[in-house]
Amino acid sequence: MKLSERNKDFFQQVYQVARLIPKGRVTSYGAIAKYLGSGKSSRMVGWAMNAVGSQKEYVPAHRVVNRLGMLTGKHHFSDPNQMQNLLEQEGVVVKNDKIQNFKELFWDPMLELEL
DNA sequence: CGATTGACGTACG
DNA sequence: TCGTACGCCAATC
Repeated sequence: MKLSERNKDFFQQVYQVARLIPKGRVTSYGAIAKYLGSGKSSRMVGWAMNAVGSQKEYVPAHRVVNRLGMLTGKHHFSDPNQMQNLLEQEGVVVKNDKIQNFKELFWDPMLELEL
């Protein structure tokens, strides 16, 4: 089985995957959506991230960016600078709200979690 | 209850 | 190659 409980809500699955992202690595909304089976529902992944505040467990939303590696959702954090700051703490180079070397840092749940 | 929006991505011109 | 349109589905107005 891929995840502990894939019967749960779409949002829960998103959070699950987000927490599985290794330190210093990042992924995209589309990748998560695709992994969950709805490749075109990437918007829902973003929507789920908007609700991370409602979750009990902390979700490293800063490791989730769009497929361009841009920190599009940084503005939704407590502080816009927090997202970049957290990434830099993990060794990710962020420049102009964009992740450098994104291709190498990209963490694909479909590949890493195996399907 | 209908219309609009949204932390995205792909398709098409 | 760049710009625009549409899909996706839930939440908010």
